[in-house]
Amino acid sequence: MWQETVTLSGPYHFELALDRLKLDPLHVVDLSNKTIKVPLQENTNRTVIEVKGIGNLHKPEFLIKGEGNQQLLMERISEIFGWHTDLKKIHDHFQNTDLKDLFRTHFGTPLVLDFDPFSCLLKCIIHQQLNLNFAFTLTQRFVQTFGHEQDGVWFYPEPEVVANLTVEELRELQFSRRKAEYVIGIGKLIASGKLDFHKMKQQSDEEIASELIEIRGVGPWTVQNFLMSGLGRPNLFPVADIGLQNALKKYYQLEQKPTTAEMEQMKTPWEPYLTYASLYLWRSIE
DNA sequence: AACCAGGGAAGAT
DNA sequence: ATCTTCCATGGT
Repeated sequence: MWQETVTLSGPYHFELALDRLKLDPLHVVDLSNKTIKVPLQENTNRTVIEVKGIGNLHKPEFLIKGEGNQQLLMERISEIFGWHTDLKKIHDHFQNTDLKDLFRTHFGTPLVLDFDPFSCLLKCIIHQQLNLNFAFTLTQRFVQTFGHEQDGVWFYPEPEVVANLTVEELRELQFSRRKAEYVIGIGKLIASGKLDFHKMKQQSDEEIASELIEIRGVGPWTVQNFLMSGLGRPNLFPVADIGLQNALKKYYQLEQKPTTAEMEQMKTPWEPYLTYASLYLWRSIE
């Protein structure tokens, strides 16, 4: 068992990050202790890392405890929590835009990634076209049926397990036939090595998108969400997302939800940090 | 009861 | 290439 502390230059609002993470019933978050347990998985090697906030917005500090390859795991934790991102610079960028007030309200909220790319992709598929409550319920049911529990945290099933599921097994959990087929197909794709997340680190958003969009069940919305929540890319804005449409309608007090063309127009001043615009807009209706 | 939901595939122009 | 319809679930 090792532990270490990390100190960042602010802002970084860990409580707001935990607040959002808590939306997912699979996340083990303790708000009063400012703690989250992070399940990390590499092949069949599973480990749980505990991250505890011991600083504040302007002087962020964390205590991290875990077991295993400390350097490798710390690198991954840092990536997941966006500790390398300059949130002040991003905030300042939006002070010259319409979203000025939105960014003040959510000042210092980081983008926290899904704990691994495969889980992220599965979660995206499961969440398609479902209201958030049921989407989380369905995901939880899936993970607790086919995944593994360790130290009080649930791990998503490995690709090999997903690849060998049947449509009927998933239908029992209230998956639609389509959704079941998509999920199993992606399991097979990863298990067979035809899709490899590791190489994506060196690829551009466009290169990754053109490969992912070929997958059955993966459309533009899923690609954009994966690039954001799976890989932490900073400049994505899923115009097809109902949540974003509703958030914009509310923020600008529109009569109707904006069209995709209108959203394309709105977003230009927010580049190259569209992901943070998306994130804070989602936060505004959560 | 009818319509909506953090979409996408398949079919029809 | 773009537009329309169908898919299937729970929630309101």
